[in-house]
Amino acid sequence: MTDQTDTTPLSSSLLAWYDKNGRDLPWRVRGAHPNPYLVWVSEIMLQQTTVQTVIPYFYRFMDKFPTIESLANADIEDVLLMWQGLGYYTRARKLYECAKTIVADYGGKFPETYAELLKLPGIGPYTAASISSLAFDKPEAVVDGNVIRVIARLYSMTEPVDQIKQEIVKKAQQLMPKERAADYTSAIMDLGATVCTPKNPKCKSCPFNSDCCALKEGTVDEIPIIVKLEKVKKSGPLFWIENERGEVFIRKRTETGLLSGLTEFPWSADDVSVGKKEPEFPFAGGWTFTNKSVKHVFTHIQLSLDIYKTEVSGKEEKSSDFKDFKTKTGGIFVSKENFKDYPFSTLMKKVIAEMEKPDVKKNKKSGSNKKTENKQLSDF
DNA sequence: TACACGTGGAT
DNA sequence: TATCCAAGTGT
Repeated sequence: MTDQTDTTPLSSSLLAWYDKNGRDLPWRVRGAHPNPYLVWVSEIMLQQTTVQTVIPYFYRFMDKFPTIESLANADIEDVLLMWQGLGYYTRARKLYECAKTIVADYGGKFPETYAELLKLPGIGPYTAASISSLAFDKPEAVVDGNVIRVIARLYSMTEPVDQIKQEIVKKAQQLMPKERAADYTSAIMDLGATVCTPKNPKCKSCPFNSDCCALKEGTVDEIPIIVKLEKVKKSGPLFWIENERGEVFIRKRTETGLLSGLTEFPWSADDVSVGKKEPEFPFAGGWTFTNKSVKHVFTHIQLSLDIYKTEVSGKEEKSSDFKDFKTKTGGIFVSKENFKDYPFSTLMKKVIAEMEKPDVKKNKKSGSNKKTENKQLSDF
């Protein structure tokens, strides 16, 4: 961490570029004193998430939880409600844990050093460095996707990123100047986000263009090398269960794993390579296929769910078959009007939207009906 | 060390 | 339409 130099020609040209081209964002106004709470919340939201997506969530979150104390004293359910649709829900859980820790163990004041920040829930090497530099102006170099791209190109590093991460971290720290750490951190990320972009980088307006090895060698478009994982395809049934009052059966997912802690309708899915199976209904009843299905793509799974529906009569609701199911899955019936009180994933929002549509007795794959509808609408 | 973990926008 | 990929962390 003592590797950084006084201002180098590279870092001063980057700072000069930032003074002219840097962006003001809701959590970081240039020239204003940073608020560590805003910096922290924004950094967590921005993990693997675009600025454009984060901005409306950030405003809503700050409206609801304006201080770290208000967050620490909240219910986790309300935190998840604010996070619904943002993805990577473990972030919300860790954010909440972290707020409680900071209020309880640090008197509500953020620690300022990389080492202390790194101990906190949900704060890894990137976020520890970003809070330390952005909020407290300490010369800790951040290494995120932007910085990896800028540095890998600057030094024409052609090995897969996973293998050269440590080398990149070292070079990032060497570039970090002792002065203006917060501005420098903002600058290198803004550069990656707006100039040294993955596709169609604007090398002509880059402050590093006379030093960039990849530009000299014509390899900018091939760097960095990122090895990606294959998505597994899964499919299965989703069970839409209504009672006599038109309430729908929902349940809460476990605290870990996929969509942890969110609300869902019961569903299951298997790897399609095993072959498509007939659905195993969770209890006996008048199940019908709705002719509806939802598709959703996660980071690592390509999912398709067929929606099956049944209505449980008051008598059936009291049957041991249904009671066993209810005990096993741990859910309740709620009215559709009350869905807003539960955190649903985007996947489940798709299911709700699909079930709100009028029934269509057609083969979805034909697509011809949709075109007809559009035509009729535009004709009016 | 790999892999799990969401989502929406750009191309 | 398919693929990429965005201010990563936890295990």
